[in-house]
Amino acid sequence: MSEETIPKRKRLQKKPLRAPTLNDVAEHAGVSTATVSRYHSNAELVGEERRRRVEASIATLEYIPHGAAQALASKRSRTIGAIVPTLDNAIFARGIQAFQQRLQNAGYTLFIASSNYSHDEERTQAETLIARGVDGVMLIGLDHHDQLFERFRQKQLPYINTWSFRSDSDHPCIGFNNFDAAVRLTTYLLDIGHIRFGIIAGITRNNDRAHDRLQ
DNA sequence: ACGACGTACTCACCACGTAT
DNA sequence: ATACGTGGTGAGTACGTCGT
Repeated sequence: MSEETIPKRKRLQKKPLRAPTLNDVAEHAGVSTATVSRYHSNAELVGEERRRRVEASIATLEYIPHGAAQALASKRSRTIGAIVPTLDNAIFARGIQAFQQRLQNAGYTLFIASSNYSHDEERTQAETLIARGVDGVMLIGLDHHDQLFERFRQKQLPYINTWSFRSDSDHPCIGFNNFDAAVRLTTYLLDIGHIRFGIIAGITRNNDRAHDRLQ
């Protein structure tokens, strides 16, 4: 029977060569799946003899843990979402780079999305990140739609506002006070004798950073 | 009592089989 | 054709067992 004449359902039943699983490693090493799992999360919890056997089996089978299965079982994806206003502004690049480095060191992967300075787009991107099962979300600035925060609360999803800081903010935030920074800058210019100012400001709609500096 | 280890269950989703 | 139930997927983990 040629490939074309095999009914579709039959063809789907043909199993492809699959990658080695945790079960294969356990079987090969002569230990339980729990022992292999423990070895992965904290090898010191496994006795030396079994640890060596697991190590050898992993090397022999060239086993790589299945990320989706890990997320399924642990209910943690070890991914963090970041929604930035735009990817077309280098100002966010260094921060994102540093953020991704810290996440990598902690064993997390970063998903980046862009809102184009739109609350609606930001909420859409947040829904996508939630659907992807991210373990937390980083936002830029303090100015976000209330329903976005409500959604995070519903999903019990940790989030943090960055780039801006207000001690009286209702939401966790880290950054600096743009208003105070602009006051200090202006005061300095006044102190050295300047009296007339022009300002080239960024987008202020849905952007508390630029708005506060302009104020 | 405690460390090492295994069993059984869990998760969300999909393919597939069966009943209507 | 559609709806529904079942089993399989891969790994984490709560809990129980065993040996020292």
